[in-house]
Amino acid sequence: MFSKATEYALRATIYIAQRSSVDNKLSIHEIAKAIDSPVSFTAKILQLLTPGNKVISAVRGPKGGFYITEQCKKLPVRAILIAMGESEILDKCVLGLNKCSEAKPCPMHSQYKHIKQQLISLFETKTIQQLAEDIDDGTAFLNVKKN
Amino acid sequence: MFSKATEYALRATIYIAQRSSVDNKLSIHEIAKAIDSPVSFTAKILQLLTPGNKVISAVRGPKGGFYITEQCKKLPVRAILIAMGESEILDKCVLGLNKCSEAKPCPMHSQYKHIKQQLISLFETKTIQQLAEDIDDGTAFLNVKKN
DNA sequence: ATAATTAAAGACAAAGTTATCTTTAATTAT
DNA sequence: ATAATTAAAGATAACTTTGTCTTTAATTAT
Ligand code: FES
Ligand code: FES
Repeated sequence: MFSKATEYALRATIYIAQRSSVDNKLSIHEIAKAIDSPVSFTAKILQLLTPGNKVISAVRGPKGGFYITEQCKKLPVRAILIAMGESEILDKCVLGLNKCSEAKPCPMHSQYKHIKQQLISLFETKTIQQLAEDIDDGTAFLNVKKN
Repeated sequence: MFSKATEYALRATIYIAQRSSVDNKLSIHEIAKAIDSPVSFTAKILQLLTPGNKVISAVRGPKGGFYITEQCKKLPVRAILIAMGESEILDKCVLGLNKCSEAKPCPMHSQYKHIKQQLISLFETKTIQQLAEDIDDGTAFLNVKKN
């Protein structure tokens, strides 16, 4: 559904939301290890989420690292998708027409549109914080290690 | 959602189902033009659907081309996905865990699983023929030309 | 001030996907 | 038989995505 880059962005953000605070910032090494992703690549990706503290925040130097504000924890998942430039995935036509639209629909459209609407509302309503809570609970997981 | 290759495979198959018969085979040129796809690439892709007349059928030589049997028209869309090796897209985890599972779910899973189930049943129940009929009707379209 | 630590920035490499082009094989028509 | 027509097969190129490595800049502690 999403690119590797976006998957890492989602997992990293959730992990940061679960574990960090302004006075307990997380290093990129810890984050990458926790979500089982390549360190340097993950660093690159997080750079898309930090400018203007759009989604997460970063400070350089000793005691530096990544954290997320309480405010940003309340952002919907979609904010991450937008920052990753992968928000338009929900405008894509299943059959690859240039746009999924009512005006010139593909033959999957009439059925797919209902499913699409649910996906959109899922990403609109679920917040970063809510996802992090599920990790806290132990009802959900973020790493990928095969057992 | 799908790769370009799979999108072309879906559109091509639907077009073949709509227009071809055993005594009216379609050339790869006509197909590619109709679905607005690169000719040679589309030819490559259709080679994944022809072996054993799995989804579509092809004959070489003059009066040759592509067609689909009445039997194959009744196949679900999923048959195309399987032939394209993109069926496991429905087993993929939204956050990129190695497997979408109840056993070790990601924090999107509990909500996503219902949507996933609808996608699976859409691809399982919709047949190639049904999609082709929507094109016949003029209620749906297969090409991508920007207007 | 200096050294240490951290993310940011940038150059590059590896792998995968998409696309093109040429040659071959099968079939038909003459 | 020969030529013409069509898809199959194969080689290769262009582009994108994923990933690594090195250098730079910011911040902190000494
Ligand atoms: S037009 Fe194809 S999914 Fe909407
Ligand atoms: S485990 Fe992530 S979507 Fe099912």
